[in-house]
Amino acid sequence: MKRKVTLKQIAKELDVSVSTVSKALRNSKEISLDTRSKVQAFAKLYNYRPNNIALSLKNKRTKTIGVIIPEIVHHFFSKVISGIEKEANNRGYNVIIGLSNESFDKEVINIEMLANGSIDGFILSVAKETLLLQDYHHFYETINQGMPIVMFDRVVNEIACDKVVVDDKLGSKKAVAKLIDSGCENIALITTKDYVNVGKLRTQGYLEALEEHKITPKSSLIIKVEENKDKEIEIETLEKEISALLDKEKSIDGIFAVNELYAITAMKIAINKGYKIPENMSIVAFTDGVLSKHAIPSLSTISQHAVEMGEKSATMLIDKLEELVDEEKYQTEVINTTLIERDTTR
Amino acid sequence: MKRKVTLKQIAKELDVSVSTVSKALRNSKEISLDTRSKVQAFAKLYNYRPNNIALSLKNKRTKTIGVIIPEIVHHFFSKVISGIEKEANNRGYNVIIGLSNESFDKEVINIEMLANGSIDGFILSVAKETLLLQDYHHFYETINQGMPIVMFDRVVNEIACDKVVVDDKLGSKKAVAKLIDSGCENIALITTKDYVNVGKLRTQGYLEALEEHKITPKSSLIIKVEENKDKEIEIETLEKEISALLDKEKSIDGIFAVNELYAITAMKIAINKGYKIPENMSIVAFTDGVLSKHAIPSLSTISQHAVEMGEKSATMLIDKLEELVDEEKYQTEVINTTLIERDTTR
DNA sequence: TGGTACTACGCAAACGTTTTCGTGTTGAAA
DNA sequence: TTTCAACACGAAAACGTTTGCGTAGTACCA
Repeated sequence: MKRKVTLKQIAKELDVSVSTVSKALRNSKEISLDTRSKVQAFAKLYNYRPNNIALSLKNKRTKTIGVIIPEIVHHFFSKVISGIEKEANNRGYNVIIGLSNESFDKEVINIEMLANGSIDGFILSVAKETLLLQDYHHFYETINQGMPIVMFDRVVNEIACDKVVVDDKLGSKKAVAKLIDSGCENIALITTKDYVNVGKLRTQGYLEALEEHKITPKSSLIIKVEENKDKEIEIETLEKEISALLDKEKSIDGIFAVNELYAITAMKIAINKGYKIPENMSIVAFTDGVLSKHAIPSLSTISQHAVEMGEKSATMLIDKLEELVDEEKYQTEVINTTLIERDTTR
Repeated sequence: MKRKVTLKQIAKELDVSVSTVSKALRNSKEISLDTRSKVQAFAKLYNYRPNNIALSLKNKRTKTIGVIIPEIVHHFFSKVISGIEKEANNRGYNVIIGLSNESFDKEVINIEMLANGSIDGFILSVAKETLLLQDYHHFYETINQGMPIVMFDRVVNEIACDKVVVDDKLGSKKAVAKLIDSGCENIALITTKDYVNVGKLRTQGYLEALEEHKITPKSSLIIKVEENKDKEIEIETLEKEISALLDKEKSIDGIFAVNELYAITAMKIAINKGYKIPENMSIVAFTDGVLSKHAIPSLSTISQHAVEMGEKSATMLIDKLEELVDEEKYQTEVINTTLIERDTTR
């Protein structure tokens, strides 16, 4: 087992100094052609590669991006990561991942672990618990130390940093408009409690779409789901609520859900109750993922272009790191949404 | 914007030497109580944190694990990652991610990028292209340089390293046995071409299960899917094959598919053709994911315990890194599979 | 007063690089 | 023979730590 070879070892072997070796490898004309080729041949033979850690220490930059997301077993987030990774790799950066599991403490710990020199900047999506507690000291500290942050999807407006978001309101309007245009008159909404920012915005979009089409919203058609760490329980509760809603409000002919799972759950219940989809019940979900695509019938959705979000986030961060862009100027990039029409709409 | 504070700055500020500061912070009794508390107070005030990179260079260990997987937008792999991350974080390690996108070249590049000091060891699942080319030089080089590797799921048998695999054959046997026990007599198999190792093993399990139950396998009931970078095309082709199969072999009353997507595709077609599931057509898939859980009807599957695979992989790697285990001894851990009975089986 | 023994600190090396600056050798010009 | 430039290389600092060892200063004892 031959350990990694260093400049020093090469120097000793060839009986020259470390600096000569370094210069020779970088093809400095300060070194004679003779020595240069000798060193380069030797280095190639022993498969010399400069030690990244030493370079990082010297250059005060690691060429590594820290990404902190609430969870990875989630189609949206893994898509974003693949976008980040793609762009980062193209520009010679590595990606190091931390998971907060929606927990404030884990988010703080992860940030602290990475902020001590391991990375050059963060891309992150804020944990729900953090949003609830509204404690953002770890973000402020990080930024204060001169480490740039790009927030995506779940952002904190009051923090001065670059952001990449989806136009939740407009996306929802598109979805609801589609339902109305295809003839739905009583559209139910399945959303989350208001403290989840995206839930709130999507609800607003729903309301605005109705108003623009001269339909007065009825709060009796809206279900606000209480999120639960245990998704099983959350969904079970939701099932009961949907079932009750459909029993009570017989006129419902359309459902807009703020995520795939809620939509699928609703669809399952509607089918059980004998509704024909999309003939007398249309469904659209926010967030496009595998579930929607492969559901039977396949679900019409609002796609958030997650990969693009990731790419854009990485671009913004790296541009800032490489000072291609004004350090003090923060931008908020809005990613477009697209309506993907599948089999749950007419 | 206050930059990160270093030992040197603290030393200068308090008019002592760097070593004194370092020792004081580590509470060495070599330093007077007086100085110690002074230094510690100052460090706390300025929120001093040792620079990870400097520590890595000095200690020759980064406390970071490199993970290379074929793709991240994949339920199985993201589950494994969450397992790795959990165990790694518990033991004070970070996780850095590389995606090969099933490409040999990207796999090599990723490994080379990370192997130069950035990480202490690898956890990886081999890209399909690499398996096809059978070019494993990058793995050998890495191991030769003294960097441990743990392979999971898609492993290369001939390489001497730790491995974590699923018992594909046994899992498949369980699935097929379930179908037979519930009364199926003509069970179709949807699998991949044989060069994908897991496809091959799962096919073997299917065959063995049939034989053990005195059923002679019929090759006319087996579809071997040619994988395609473009999943859309792959699935479209598959749809035609399944449709043709069901038209030709009317006696089929059970389907075993080597992954969720194949199973869902088959189910969709069967439903369209008027089969009642599970009354006159049962389906089981290998690999448990969101699709199976939320399909309508929900799909019975063989769960691979992906999180456990990740945890186990991380445990094995870290044990080796921390020399809790013999460096030269390589183990292969086999993770159990479980049959999850849902609504596509009787 | 001289010797001993702590105490409390500083120096310097080391990890692997890159880069600036200094220096010895050569050859040619004066 | 002297002078000077060009050439080819080495020494050392720097990045931020940790740690073994050396050493002032003090106190105590004989």
